[in-house]
Amino acid sequence: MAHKTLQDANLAVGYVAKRSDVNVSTLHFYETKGLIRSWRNNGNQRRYKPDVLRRIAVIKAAQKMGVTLEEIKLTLDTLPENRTPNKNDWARLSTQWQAQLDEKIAYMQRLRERVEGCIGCGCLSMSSCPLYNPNDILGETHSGAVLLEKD
Amino acid sequence: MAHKTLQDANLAVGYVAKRSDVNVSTLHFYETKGLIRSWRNNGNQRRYKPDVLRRIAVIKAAQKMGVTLEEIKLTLDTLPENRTPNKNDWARLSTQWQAQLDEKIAYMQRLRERVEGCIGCGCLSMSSCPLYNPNDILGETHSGAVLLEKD
DNA sequence: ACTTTACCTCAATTTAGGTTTAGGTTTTAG
DNA sequence: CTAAAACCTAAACCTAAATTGAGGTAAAGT
Repeated sequence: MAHKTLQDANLAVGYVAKRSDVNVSTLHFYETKGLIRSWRNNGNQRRYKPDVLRRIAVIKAAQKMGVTLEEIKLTLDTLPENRTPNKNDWARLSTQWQAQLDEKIAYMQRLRERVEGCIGCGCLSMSSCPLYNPNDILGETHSGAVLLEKD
Repeated sequence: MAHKTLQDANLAVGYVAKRSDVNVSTLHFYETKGLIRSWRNNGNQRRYKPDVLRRIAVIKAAQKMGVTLEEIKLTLDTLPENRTPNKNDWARLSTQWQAQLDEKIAYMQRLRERVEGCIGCGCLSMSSCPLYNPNDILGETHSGAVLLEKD
């Protein structure tokens, strides 16, 4: 078999990389960012607990939702240190990011409406086109909703 | 008045920057990327046609929809060169990006469902959790929809 | 035993989308 | 006429999220 270190609660970096479908260098990188943790064996090689796999899966899922690594770290830092995270721990994270995702979807839908309006207006009048006014695109003045970007 | 070069079809870079709410350096940058164009006066200073304002507005709107500058350039390149773009020209661009936005919204909504499912499953079973399997997050196998990211 | 394969560190490079800095020229206002 | 404001170019720098490379060590397969 390709890798002997299986479920022994003692995973090598190459194994984790293959199982998670990320590069070894990415695991190093995540470690420097404090997103995952490892210990070293006698020969200074990284070893991981199996739950690192779920951590990485969660990191990747959050990234697809548009969450930055920095935010992901903040949230992961709320997981208990003394025990392996359980069902409720992970569920809490999901709920949090789902809220962010909902905001993002809502933002996109508002944007879509704007664009729709703009197709109608034909962008002929600079003063009336909803896409024209640089400060009116996200509509601080129009919808009271939370902004995802501040540009 | 602050700027004399007004609507003379002959706009200075600072005027355009102020009206568009972007930095002068950004206009230089956009020009190197082929997103906008200018000619030079006697003293080698940039001059713009007024429709650059709409171009920039459109660029910024597209960026908010998540379109990259590279894609934006491709689309802007389909505008006619010989005349000032008209209502239909701009409407075509809006329609195109609106479709992309729709895809993006749909993708996010699929993702949201996944996360919802994951709250239910509690992420306890590595083999059954929809967020766990690294290759199953976007669901090539699950939904036949177009993927927005290929990671 | 030996030779791949896997691993290590540290630094540099990449991409996107700009911003900043430095040093010099042009335009405008008074 | 002079000084300030605006403009010019080229290159360096910035952040995020990695990837790549160089040079060296450890572990595994035969």
